[in-house]
Amino acid sequence: MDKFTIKDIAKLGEVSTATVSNFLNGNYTKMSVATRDKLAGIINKTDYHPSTTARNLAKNENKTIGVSVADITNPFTSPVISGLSERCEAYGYKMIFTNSNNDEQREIENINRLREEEVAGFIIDPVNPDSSIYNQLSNAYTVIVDRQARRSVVDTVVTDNMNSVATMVRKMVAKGYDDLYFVSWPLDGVSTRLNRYAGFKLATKYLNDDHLITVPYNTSLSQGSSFDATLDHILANKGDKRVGFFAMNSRTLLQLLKAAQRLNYQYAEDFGVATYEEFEWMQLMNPGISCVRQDSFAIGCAAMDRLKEKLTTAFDNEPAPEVQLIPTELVYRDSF
Amino acid sequence: MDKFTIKDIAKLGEVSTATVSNFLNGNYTKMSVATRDKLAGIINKTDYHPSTTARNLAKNENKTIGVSVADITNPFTSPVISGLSERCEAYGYKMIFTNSNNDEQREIENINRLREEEVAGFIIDPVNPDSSIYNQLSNAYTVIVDRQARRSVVDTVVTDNMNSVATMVRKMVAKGYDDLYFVSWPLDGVSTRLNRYAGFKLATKYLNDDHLITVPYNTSLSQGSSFDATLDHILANKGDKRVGFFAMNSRTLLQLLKAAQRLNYQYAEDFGVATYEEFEWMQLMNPGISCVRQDSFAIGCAAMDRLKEKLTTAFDNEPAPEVQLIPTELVYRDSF
DNA sequence: CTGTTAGCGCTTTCAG
DNA sequence: CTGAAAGCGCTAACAG
Repeated sequence: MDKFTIKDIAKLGEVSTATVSNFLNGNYTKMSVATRDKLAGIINKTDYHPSTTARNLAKNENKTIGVSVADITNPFTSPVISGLSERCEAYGYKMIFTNSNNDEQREIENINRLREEEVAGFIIDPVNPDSSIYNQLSNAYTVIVDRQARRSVVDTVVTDNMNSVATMVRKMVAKGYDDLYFVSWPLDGVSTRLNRYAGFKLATKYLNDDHLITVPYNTSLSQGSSFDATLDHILANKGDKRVGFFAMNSRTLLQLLKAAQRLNYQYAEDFGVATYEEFEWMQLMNPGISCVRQDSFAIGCAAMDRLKEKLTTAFDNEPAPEVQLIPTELVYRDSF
Repeated sequence: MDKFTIKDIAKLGEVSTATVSNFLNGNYTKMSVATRDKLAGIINKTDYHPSTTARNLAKNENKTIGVSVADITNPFTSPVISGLSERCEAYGYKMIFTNSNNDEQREIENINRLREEEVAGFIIDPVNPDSSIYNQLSNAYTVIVDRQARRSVVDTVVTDNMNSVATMVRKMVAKGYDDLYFVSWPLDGVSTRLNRYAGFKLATKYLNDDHLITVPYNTSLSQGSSFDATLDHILANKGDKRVGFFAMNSRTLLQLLKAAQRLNYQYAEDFGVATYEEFEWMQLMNPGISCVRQDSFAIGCAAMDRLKEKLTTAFDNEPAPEVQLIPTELVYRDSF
């Protein structure tokens, strides 16, 4: 690679480095068009590129933002990154990327590395949004995506879990489903689950948790499981009621559908169903599954927009954290 | 953020900046254990972090690699990035990330931006591996992943497309399938498609392209499409022949399966099928779909390994490009 | 309009 | 074992 510095091209142009610097920064008013053209020519010829490192040091600024994602493998993550990178580019920021692989410790290391890098801001898809590490990050230059802390300490952008579910479930109610159940992993204080369930209760107006069915996280159920039993119980005794299920995400939907298959119930006929999240394979199902389609790309965009906004305003003191809700798209098919 | 510099902590420690620097770089032999401990204490207390920017400038090195991916949205990409980031971390590199969104022009801009950033090396998942932009990048510090140029100019790591497909299709042949078809997006000179198809021809020994079925890229087919027509034609007139399809990737598989569904053909009974790529949902299909499981994570790892290797060896002149094939895993289920 | 010069925060000889 | 000082490549007053 060329080892041209600003000095070299100053020498070639027979001007001072200051003039070259001005040229590089577009301060054309400070030089004759003659030297301006000359410089332009030289720089073109030599394929000279100023060192961003030196520039950053001199200006004491760093147009890069650090991003830490909980799990790059999660299909939710890619579109978020896509949105981020689009906006980064638009705003002239580079993004340095780290993956925590769902490991809190690693996330902490990543964040620290990013701090040493002196990034201008942070975008974080947190492993655990309630972790105390986020307290060390000022809300003046960080935003969190996807998961929401119980008590947010920094700006957060998430999908509108509650209202999406409420809308979908209301649709079920309107269609005459009068015995509805929310199928979920244990709530465990996880914001996404809690908010989706809140939407369910909002729509159904159930006052207690009798209609919450919990399936274990990350274990595959089989015949005779207690889940199968409750499912069978509900469906066998439904009488005139129309029963419907809302699955909190695609994995719980899968559990539900497989159990129903084992018990020989058919959806749309024996029960209605809808789910959060959409995946390719749902298109293959017949009838099609109604679902809540999350706009992860928009989350990425919104997060970066917010960050950019914060980065370009001078705060007297740290702004109060806000949470921004990104709307979803409801896809109605024939599963209820 | 703290505005501590090396001077501040030198002052606090009543030593020179040189000593602090030595401490920071682990040159403990150059100081008494007394000052060493003192410094350790101070740095801990003050939460001082040296500026990477200044350090990079002073040492004239930059432990970051630039990555440009063709399309972050492609499910293939995430595991690659995962592998990259894992290895980057292990080797002490940061990675600055750019997405080209399948746009050649944008890719060029991204690469140029990365050059200005003075990254130590490049990992590129190219939009078009035959683009001339890659000629500007020395093979001494770049490696390409996923797509292979007709005539590679830099090291490339790809999955072993041809042999994987050949092996899978041979298995179909061995099972008695004697009328096989390759379902693909238009080949369009794309190396992955060409190589997979080459594997198919290798196994089937077909000499012409009569058994290549092309589906349009990124458009969803419906009843009455010409694809439906050819499919129906093949299946309706198969007579005693056993027909099998190999789908070039999961999206074409989906097209195939959906069309078959529309036409009321069942796989494993009316035809056999296998595919490149594996996704979660394939495990739930009944019967299970035989597939070629690509190890994208390994690609990421291998790419970074190779880059690191190059970055730490001094070349007299640019090394000759090599292509590294990452083996796949064949998963046999009951779809043929 | 152009040049001089003092930094930015750290590294690295070279003396002591 | 420790410090002084000269850079790394660029920017930004400030003079001229």
